[in-house]
Amino acid sequence: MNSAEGAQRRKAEEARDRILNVAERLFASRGFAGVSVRDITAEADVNLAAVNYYFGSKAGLLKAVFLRRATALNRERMAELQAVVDAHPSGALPLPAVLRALLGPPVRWQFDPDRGLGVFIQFLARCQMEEEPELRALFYEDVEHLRRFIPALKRALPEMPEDEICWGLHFALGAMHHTFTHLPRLGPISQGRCHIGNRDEVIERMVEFATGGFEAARARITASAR
Amino acid sequence: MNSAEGAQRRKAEEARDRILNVAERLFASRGFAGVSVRDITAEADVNLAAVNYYFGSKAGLLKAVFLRRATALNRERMAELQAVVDAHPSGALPLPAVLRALLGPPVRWQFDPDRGLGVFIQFLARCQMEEEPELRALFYEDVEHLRRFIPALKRALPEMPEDEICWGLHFALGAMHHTFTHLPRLGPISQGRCHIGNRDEVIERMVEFATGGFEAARARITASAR
DNA sequence: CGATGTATGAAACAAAGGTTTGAAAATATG
DNA sequence: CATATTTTCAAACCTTTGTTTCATACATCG
Repeated sequence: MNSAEGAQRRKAEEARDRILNVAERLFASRGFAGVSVRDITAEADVNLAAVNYYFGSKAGLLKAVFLRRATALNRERMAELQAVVDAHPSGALPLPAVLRALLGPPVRWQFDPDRGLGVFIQFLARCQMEEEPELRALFYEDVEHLRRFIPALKRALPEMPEDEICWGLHFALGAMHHTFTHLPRLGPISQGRCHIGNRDEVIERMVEFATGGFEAARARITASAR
Repeated sequence: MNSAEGAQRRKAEEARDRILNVAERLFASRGFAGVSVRDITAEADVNLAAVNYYFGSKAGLLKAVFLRRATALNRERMAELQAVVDAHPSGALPLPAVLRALLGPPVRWQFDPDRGLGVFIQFLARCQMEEEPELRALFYEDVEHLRRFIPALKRALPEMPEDEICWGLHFALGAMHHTFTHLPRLGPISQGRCHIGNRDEVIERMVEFATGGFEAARARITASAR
């Protein structure tokens, strides 16, 4: 089994990956309960039993779809955040740079040319609403990494209490997720009025909006403190 | 049939409303596909056939849940927006007031003491992701009313192109919806660090964040125009 | 009261759901 | 090549699903 994993292993991974890719896409657009195992196996062109064979159950497949990419996204965010911290060993961090580390990686994934990572981002937005208990547990663990942004934001906004920072973080993530869930059909509101532009334009637009939101809170706080 | 609609009609409406209330709550937390007609009829304490009797089908029930309150929410938003316009017949509109008309009503509903309206707001957040075609159609119609905010925002931010205003509107709505979907379990990120406070505090927080976001874009535009 | 239209009830239906099974096929190992 | 292991397949199983049916109870009205 050690030498030349061979065509067996390779072909298996092909089937496994086909299932994961299809499931990711279908879960993203219809939710967990809205997709049947038969939907998945039909589109992935594998036997009905394959899902249970590889992942134990439909819920196991959901977890696998999540785990396949979640850590990679976290790592990317964290690396970018660390780069900001390293570039400013002392003193205040530049707020836009911190927010870019938060919002940039998901947007870049969303705009991934071969759409593989982009689907995952929309899958993530769906996961936030799913009730499947095991997935919720994974999600909570995963969301832990976002808390590392709080100390960084504190260094960017020294005057602001943690309380306020959490709200801002919340709003910023909301603006981002909402954009992703509506990007495909952007937009019901704007009816084409809303020029999407390229990847980096979107990132900068989001960073700008979030920065402005934080700065407004900062202004209120410093004003009332004086 | 005209005089004294009587106990028959009254009792019928009781059953109908019980179904609507339970369905609203269950759809809000588990989504359309995640709830069975039996789940609903059991909790509403009515016969299984009642859903088809009153609403034709499960999908019909979904539509009914939506329609029951959607127009009322729109009216509230529109009335508040109109009040802002009336108070400033000419010249620039105050941006925070416009955003308060957008964000205030949903937040007030969310904090509705008897939770009836609050559930609907979370139901709405769910609806954005549902694929049920008839509901999508209703949703698009309904979302039309939000476009009336665009001219108002233009009057609040005369320098900004419509393009930019749509993005801001998008981000603001996202921050709001995200907050609602996470309010119950607020927060996985903040772990209790995030003080919710009362209704009006939340509104002001959101309005402040959104205002800041818009102002940041305005600042960029006026700077580059000069 | 008798007739009519409405609401509820229990049961049944067919379709679709997730999962299991056991044999066949394919691949790796010695 | 022979054996062991992994992967595929078709079929079946049992549960749950949305919907329908038809009989019964009920209130309303002539």
